[in-house]
Amino acid sequence: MSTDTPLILRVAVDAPVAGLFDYLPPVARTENTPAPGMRVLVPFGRSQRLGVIVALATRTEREPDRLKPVASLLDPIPLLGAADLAFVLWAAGYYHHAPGEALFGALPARLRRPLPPLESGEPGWRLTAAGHAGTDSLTRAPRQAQVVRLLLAHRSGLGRAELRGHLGDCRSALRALAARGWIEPCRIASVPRIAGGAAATGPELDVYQRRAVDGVQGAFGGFRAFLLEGVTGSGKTEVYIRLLQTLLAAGRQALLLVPEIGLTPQLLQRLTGRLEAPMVALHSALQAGERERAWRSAATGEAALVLGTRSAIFVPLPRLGLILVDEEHDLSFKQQEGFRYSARDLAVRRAQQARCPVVLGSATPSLETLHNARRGRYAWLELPQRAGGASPPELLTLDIRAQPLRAGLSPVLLRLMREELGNGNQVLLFLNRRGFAPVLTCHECGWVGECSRCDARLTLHRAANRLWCHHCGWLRAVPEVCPNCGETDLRPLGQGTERVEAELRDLFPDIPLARIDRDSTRRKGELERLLGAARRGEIPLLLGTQMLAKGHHFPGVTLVGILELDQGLYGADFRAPERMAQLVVQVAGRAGRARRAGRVVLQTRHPEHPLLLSLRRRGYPAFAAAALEERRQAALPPFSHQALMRAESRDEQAAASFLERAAHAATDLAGREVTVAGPVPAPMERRGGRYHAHLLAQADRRPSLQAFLTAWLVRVRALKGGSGVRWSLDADPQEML
DNA sequence: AGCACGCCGACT
DNA sequence: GTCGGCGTGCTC
Repeated sequence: MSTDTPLILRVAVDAPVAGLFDYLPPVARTENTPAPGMRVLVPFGRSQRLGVIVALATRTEREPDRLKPVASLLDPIPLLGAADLAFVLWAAGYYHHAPGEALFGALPARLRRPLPPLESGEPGWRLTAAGHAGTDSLTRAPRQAQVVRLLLAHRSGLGRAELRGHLGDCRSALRALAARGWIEPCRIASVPRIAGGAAATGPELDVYQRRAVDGVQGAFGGFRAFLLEGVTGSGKTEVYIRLLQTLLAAGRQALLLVPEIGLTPQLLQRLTGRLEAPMVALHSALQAGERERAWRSAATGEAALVLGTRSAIFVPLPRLGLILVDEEHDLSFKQQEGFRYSARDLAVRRAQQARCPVVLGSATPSLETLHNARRGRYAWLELPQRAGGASPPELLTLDIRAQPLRAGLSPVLLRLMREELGNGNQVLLFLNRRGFAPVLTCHECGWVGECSRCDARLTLHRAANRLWCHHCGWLRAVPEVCPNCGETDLRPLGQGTERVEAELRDLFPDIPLARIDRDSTRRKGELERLLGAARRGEIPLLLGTQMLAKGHHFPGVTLVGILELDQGLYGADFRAPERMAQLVVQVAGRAGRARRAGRVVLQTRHPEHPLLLSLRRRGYPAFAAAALEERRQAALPPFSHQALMRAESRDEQAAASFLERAAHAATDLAGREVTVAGPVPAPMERRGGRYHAHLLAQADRRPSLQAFLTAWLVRVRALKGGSGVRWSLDADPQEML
């Protein structure tokens, strides 16, 4: 046998370094044998670091006597299976991120520290043999007797929360019983079994839903990617539920990714009502312990359905049989710092590795996904009907050129609002800018309030009496007089939600109004309270930012106004129109379900913009077709592939000159297939006192871009003289900031 | 990321 | 003469 071959452990160390490190097994013989997927503590430089064993080997590139042994083995059994490891490492390679950081980023935070894994299950209590015998002698301790009676009915024990649920706070009784030796701590299986059963009958599927369900089910057991394009209210969730019912019944696991769990309590409720399977939710609001337990129950296969946000794409799932990505166009699937992965794109790759179907669902699919569907790489499933045959909302553009505006509201919009409010309907206004006004200026000398650390204007927040930089968080009191000339005529220019709110209260003094933005919902529970009241129709007039655009349905809303559409038409980012269209359609979906058809009013100074015209007249699919054609002609994604190298420095020149040298290092590597453009200053060059610059690499084919990046980064890492420069690479960037 | 090594300027 | 600035390189 090969027992005397020296065993080498290939370890991904939790440090921002490319590549793996080789170690010898721990010197002290342990009861557990090192295996891939286990965490280890290793000597690294002059200190110790955590690592994950990625592979076992018998050979090393280094001289074997220069290898150090692992300091200790932290896990008795692997945390990650071979497939999970392979997937995370693939992602680290694709996004050119340090493998150790990618792996530790995929683990629940508690396991990023050198702690032993939590025992599975939540802590609870059960009766001991002595406890079973002594039940009658507790007449003088009624609380203890209650506990004993309850535990008698639950032989396998009860969790803390359940005990509290039945008996209230009974900790002193528990302590007393434990002291008597009648009860002992134990672990309770942490995943609630959800009894669906009788309630599991859902609405009948229409012909499109049926086709979608059949299509995906037909692909169970093998890889296939699907775009599920369903207009708002067409019943995508019902399709998900049917698929999950079949898949979970077959004993497989499923992963459902959503943009933000906080926004989907209804989804959670519907799933628990209809699925008879253990389910866990994974999101940032969980406590560290809860999170680790939820993660573990997925990894052990105990949880059949995992509902999670972006990072849940890395959760180990040994029996994975289906991945669903809801609202696949949503930007929050892309991590915007550090390990810049796209959970949506990785979902497709993971499904491929796990040989299972993946469904990307949206009413407004991203152009990337749509392109894949159009060229047949993804099967295209459409749900064109609204449930109950409700008609889609009507889109109207309002030309606001030369219109007298009151806080950004045109006379026509105000007239329409009066009509709807007069008829007892709800109105929703949307303005993606919080605060009172984006600019404060001196009418005498032209002074403008600017951030000292960013190339940005300070936003006036009048209620707080502050000038606030929305980019770096800098705050200052509003000056009484102009800091430049000393005059007192300081005037706010433009409007944010705070100003529109004030104007609306003036115009509609008798109508209850709610402003919903980050400032007005800072208090915990406030957002839920306002949204609940809005949904029940208690607040006729609603005004809000982006927050209001996602995941909420307001059945009583018959008029939606988008106050400033134009930022989306001529933004610096080539994806601005796509975002604008998605926003319009999503916001429109908030209005007029079932009986009442809704109207959506778009205030614009460019009513004849061709993309806007196609969106208005022929809907999102026509818009997307036109936008894709523009992208094709400009050779922009998805017709090409990009990687963005960002650099930033305190020094005004350092970032750009570093990128200059990075670009130079690319010259003989790029070849004919890859073009490198830049460096150019980032859209807002100075942010938080640092200067930002970009270098953009682009290629028609993904493999040639990848090959280039791999070779290029070796050289860029070797560049010196970049002191004080922080740089990073973003493969498939979504935002050019 | 840390951490030490090294090579230049102003000080008990 | 040395203390310490941070630019540079390395970590199995």
